[in-house]
Amino acid sequence: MSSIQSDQMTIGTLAKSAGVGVETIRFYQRKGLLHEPARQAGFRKYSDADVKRIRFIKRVQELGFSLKDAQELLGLQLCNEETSPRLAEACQDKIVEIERKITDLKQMIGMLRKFSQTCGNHGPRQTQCSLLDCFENNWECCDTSREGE
Amino acid sequence: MSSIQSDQMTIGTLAKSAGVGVETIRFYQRKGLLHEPARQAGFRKYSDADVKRIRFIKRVQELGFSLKDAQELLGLQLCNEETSPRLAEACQDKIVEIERKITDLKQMIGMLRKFSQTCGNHGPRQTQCSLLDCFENNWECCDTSREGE
DNA sequence: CTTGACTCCGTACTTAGGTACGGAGTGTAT
DNA sequence: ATACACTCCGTACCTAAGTACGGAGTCAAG
Repeated sequence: MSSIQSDQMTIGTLAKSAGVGVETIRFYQRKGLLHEPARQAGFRKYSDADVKRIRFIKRVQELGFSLKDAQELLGLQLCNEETSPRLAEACQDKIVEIERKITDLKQMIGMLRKFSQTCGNHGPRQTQCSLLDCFENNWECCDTSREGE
Repeated sequence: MSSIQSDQMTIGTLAKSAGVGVETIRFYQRKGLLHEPARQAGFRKYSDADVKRIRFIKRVQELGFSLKDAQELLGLQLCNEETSPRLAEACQDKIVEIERKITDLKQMIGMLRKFSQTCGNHGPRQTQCSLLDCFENNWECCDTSREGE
C-alpha cells in the first residue's frame, strides 16, 4: 500500500521524458489513451510505464496509424481464453494492412528511382517525363516490386 | 481552336471517375493541386488527364503522405537543365524517407507476428504479454528486421 | 512568507483535409 | 417550356490531433 516509488513524476516531467507537450498528455487522457493516474494533492503522478506508453503511441503514429489504431494496438494486451482468438485475428489484420502498405511504398520507390535516373541523371534532353506518367503507365517502369520480401 | 474532345467531362463525371466527391475537386483546385480547367458556359470541363492526376494524389495519400507531399511529387514533372539536379536530390530525399518508413513497418510486423504467436496461438496460459512489452524490450523479440530488402 | 515555476481545469483556437448548405444559373429530356 | 439534375460560388461546418489561454491552486527556495 505505502510502497515508495521513486519514479513518480509530474506531468511536466513526463512530457519532457516522452518528448511531447503537457497538453498532449492531458489530451491523450481525455481520449482514453492514457489512464487517469493517481493524484497527490491534486497533481497527477506518473511512472516510467507512462513514458513508454506515450513513446509507443508516437511510434505507432509515425508509422502512419491514427490514435485510434494506437489505442487498438495497446488494447491487445488483454490476453486470456476469451480474447486470445480475436487477438490473433486482429494481429493478422494489422499485418496484412502493413504488408500492403510496404508493397505500395516499394512501388513508389521504384518509381522515384526510375524517374531520378531518367530525368535527373541522364540530362535534360530526354522526352518529357513525370512521376505522373509513370503512374499512368501502371508502374511498368518499376521492376522493383519483387525485390526483397 | 474548335477541336472536339470527346473526353471532356463535367466536374460530377470527373468526381465519379476518380472516386472522390465534387467538393473534393473544388477543394483541390483551391489548394492548387489541380489547375483551373477551361470553362464552357461557366462549367468546368475536364479530361482524362485530370482523372489520372486525382488518382495519383489519392494513391500518394494512401501511402501516408500529405497533400503537400503529393503536390511536390506532381511538381517533379518540370524537367529541364535548371531543375534536373534539384530534382534528383528531391527524389533521393523521398526515397530515403520511404525506406525508413518501410524498415519501421517491418519492425512492427515482426512485433505483431511474435505477439500473435506467443499470445494468440500458444494458448492463454502464457505469462502476461503485450505489444507494449515487446516495444519496451527494444524489439528484441523481433528478428525479422533483416528479412528481405 | 513571498516569489516564481509548475499544475489544475475548462474552453477556445489551429491545421489538414475535406463535406455540406443554399440560392442562383444551366442543360437536357419529355 | 417546364421539370429536374447538375453546376456555380462563397461560406460554414466537421473530425483528427493537438496547442494555447487564463485564472486559480500548490510547491519549493530563499
